[in-house]
Amino acid sequence: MGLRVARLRRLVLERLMRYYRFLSEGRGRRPAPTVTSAEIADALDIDPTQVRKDLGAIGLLGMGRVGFDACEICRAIRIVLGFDQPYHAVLVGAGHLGTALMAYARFSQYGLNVSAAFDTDRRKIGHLVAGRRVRSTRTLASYITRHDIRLAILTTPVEAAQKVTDRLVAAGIEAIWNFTPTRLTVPPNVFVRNEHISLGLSELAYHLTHLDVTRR
Amino acid sequence: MGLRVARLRRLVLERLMRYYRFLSEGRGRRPAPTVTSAEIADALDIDPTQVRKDLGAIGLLGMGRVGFDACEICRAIRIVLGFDQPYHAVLVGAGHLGTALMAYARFSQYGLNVSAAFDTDRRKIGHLVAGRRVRSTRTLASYITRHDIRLAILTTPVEAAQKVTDRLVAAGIEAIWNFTPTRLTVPPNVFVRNEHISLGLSELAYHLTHLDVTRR
DNA sequence: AGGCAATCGTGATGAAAATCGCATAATGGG
DNA sequence: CCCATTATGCGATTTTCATCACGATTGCCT
Repeated sequence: MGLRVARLRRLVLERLMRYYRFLSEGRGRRPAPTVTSAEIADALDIDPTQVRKDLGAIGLLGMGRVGFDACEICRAIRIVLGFDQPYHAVLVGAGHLGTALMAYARFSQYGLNVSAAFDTDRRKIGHLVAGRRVRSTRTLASYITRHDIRLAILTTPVEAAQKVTDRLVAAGIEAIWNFTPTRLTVPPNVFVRNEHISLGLSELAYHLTHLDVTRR
Repeated sequence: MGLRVARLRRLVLERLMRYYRFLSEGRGRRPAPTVTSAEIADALDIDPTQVRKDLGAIGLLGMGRVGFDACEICRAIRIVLGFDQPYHAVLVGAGHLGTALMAYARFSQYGLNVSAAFDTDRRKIGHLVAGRRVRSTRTLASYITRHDIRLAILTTPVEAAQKVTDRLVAAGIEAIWNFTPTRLTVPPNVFVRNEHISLGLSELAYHLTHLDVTRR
């Protein structure tokens, strides 16, 4: 109950995700039903205070010198992040990255069901990719409306990204998980989460070229 | 010349990368050799002041009412981020994601050359993946030392991540691009960049479950 | 039972990042 | 040649995020 959720910020949500993963899989056979903020913090390289603040933000209270009930944390996070209210998604762009994402079965643990894949490549259409039949993007709009699809995973080439996005929006999509290195323009009622992988290269290249041997 | 580089922070580096991509590919046939901070800002959805600060941080000066020299920006960013000093990398874990990354040819534009792939799966070893022969991870250490490999791209399953990391570190790797949802423990002289894709799910799921219709 | 040690909750502090406001400089038109 | 316009540069401010410090609470040990 309770569980006030006052507009959680992105970083908080991401940390909650990490706490959840740690508690549900991460720690080895540690049968303790209770966990301290310090234990989580150590494992995840976060400040213990931060952990307490985050858990407090979703209404969880720890106990005196015992810590938090691990199950209760998991349950609360599942509720807050909505893992127990599964939603359907389509994936557009059945290339290597798209295949990788569909093959990552664990997404269903977090409520995400990828129910179909779409592509424009005739050689792929009709074939199976990661166990799902690839459909033509021409059928995209009707599929979305028919199957109550709320999220689209965008793994097309850059050139096609905005065009596909426009069609997704027109079909009434609610959110887009964008893996293309593009800023998509969408109406304000569509939520976009960008996953710009190649941004990581900037940091890596910078370190490799400048901080050669002299890292602090 | 000049180009003082005083410990640029991660967010600055990532924005520089975005500026670079926008200037080198992004804007359509706009022959203007000069670009204003507002133009960049609009295209990338960033505050114009932020753009000027970032460019100033790498020693670039704009001109009065003209803006910045686009070529000069690109050149400066290439120098700062080290795109012109190529370095070699290996990829460990030739699964779907690994294949996707190797197939993404554009990395070489940013100085990154993936020169070999490794895996433990006997069925993959010896075969070609994205044009590169997959080798046994047993040969990993010797390959790294022999070929002056500085970066490792980690796309193994979670279970193998830390074990592989230890071997990479022992072989003298300088940086790791970690795509596994794990916090790697490494000595302080090894740089790790985490690319935790599934963290995006937290934000997406949260929005889909809570902000159903009522997005501001 | 009573003190000790561990853990929490939270207000205060500090650091980092983003944004604002305005003086300044350069360009182009009249 | 001068002025209005449009950019920049940068100090000041605000906002966000992380950390610290400390009182309060709870279980454990003797």
